[in-house]
Amino acid sequence: MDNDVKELRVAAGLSQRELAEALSVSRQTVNSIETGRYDPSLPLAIAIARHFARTVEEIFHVD
Amino acid sequence: MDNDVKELRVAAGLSQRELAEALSVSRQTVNSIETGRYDPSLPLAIAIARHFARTVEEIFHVD
DNA sequence: GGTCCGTGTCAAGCGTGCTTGACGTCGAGT
DNA sequence: ACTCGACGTCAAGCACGCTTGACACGGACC
Repeated sequence: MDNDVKELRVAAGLSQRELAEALSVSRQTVNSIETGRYDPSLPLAIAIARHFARTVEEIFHVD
Repeated sequence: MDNDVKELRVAAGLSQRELAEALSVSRQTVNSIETGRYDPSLPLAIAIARHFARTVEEIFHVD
């Protein structure tokens, strides 16, 4: 599972902290997802997709 | 988070056991997801969506 | 030099996702 | 009455998702 969260966040001009606040999670969670430390939970993945107006499948890719 | 897994599975004429095998998870996992015991992980949610040729968002709904 | 901000990472702790193995119940078929 | 498949559920155990708090580093700006 890799993802395009970092690219989307940077393109939106947001810091990890700002995205974390928008998603109501910690900055470390955003960082961990971006750096591939672990996959988000399903509800968080859906929240991320909604935030960037994409589908889950467009952002998260099974290897 | 509720979901349409049970409806889709029944419509496809599959038992929980058969769906579990198709997804390479245990029968209890399929049952737990259908009965709302917990949400699937992101990779499993994507696998379920693919199996039924739907998007994740079409199957899993945030309350 | 000193002070930010943004990022990467660590540790400890808690709840959840998933496993195997097991048991009870119900309906269908014999 | 018996068996069998399908389903719901429990328990114990392990790995992961997420938290708070902390530390280190680089770049920008004074």
